[in-house]
Amino acid sequence: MRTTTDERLSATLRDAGHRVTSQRLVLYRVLEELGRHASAEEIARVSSERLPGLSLPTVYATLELFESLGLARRVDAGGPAALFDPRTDPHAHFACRRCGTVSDLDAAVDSSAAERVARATGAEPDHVEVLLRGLCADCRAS
Amino acid sequence: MRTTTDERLSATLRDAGHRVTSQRLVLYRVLEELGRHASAEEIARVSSERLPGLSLPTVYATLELFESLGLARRVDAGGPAALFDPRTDPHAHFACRRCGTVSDLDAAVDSSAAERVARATGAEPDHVEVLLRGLCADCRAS
DNA sequence: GTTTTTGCAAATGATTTGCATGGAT
DNA sequence: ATCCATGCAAATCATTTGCAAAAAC
Repeated sequence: MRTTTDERLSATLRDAGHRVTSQRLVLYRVLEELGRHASAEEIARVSSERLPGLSLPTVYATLELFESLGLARRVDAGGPAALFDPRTDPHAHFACRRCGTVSDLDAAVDSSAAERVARATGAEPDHVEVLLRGLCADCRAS
Repeated sequence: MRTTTDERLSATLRDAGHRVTSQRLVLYRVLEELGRHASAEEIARVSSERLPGLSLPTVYATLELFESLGLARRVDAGGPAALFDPRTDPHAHFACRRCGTVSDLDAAVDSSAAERVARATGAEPDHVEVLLRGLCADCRAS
């Protein structure tokens, strides 16, 4: 539902005092349609087809904005480029040491003990990132 | 025990078919003495005092070697520079969104479900990295 | 009209690479 | 003597920054 998606983003932006721009709408649509983590460069490439002239700095600024609004997560999976994930529900990632591929792991991870320890130091954690590393099926075969 | 540390590294290197060099010995000592995660640049700075002329490319190559030998862990905590951690026992990290400080969290995290899901795909995970993000005590105050 | 956002170009900064020399085996 | 490891310089590449023009409010 393209319209609904646009409206949801518009409302979120306005509520936070930000402006609604075509760049933000397109980037949010692309992120949602991808449905999976992608690098800024990949997101920019797809989005540029719909909005020629879109620049990388804008993509980075917008994705950072989305993260601050809770609309996306930035995931550092060890590769050179960071990934941006439209899934905001807690889930783990698996990154292959050999080929670098990153995949979702739909499994619960109990980090409550770690959160408790963090809070005991006076910190306020708002997010948990769980990353498993190793060899993926394809790389194990070769 | 400096001698013991050196011998442990020497044995590990030889077993894996690598050579024992003064750079590797110094870097391993520094890493152990620090006892906490540090950036390559920081490790290089400290190590250079003991081994003038030590180059950054060597530091990176050596830390990567240590990781492949299971002597250190590379941790991507979101900041621009990766961290290298001499602690190889499982533990979580907390990274402050504001100031970027990374601290250890000594708490157990049960990731067995995620590991099981990963193995079900044919992958072979060998490591789990748990990163909590939020505001540290100092940054919450200001 | 005013303020935010964008695009461009350039800067930054971590990490890697190519290659000749030095060092470990 | 052989081959691996190092240092240097330069390349690479993701990400950020400064600033003038364009767009949203």
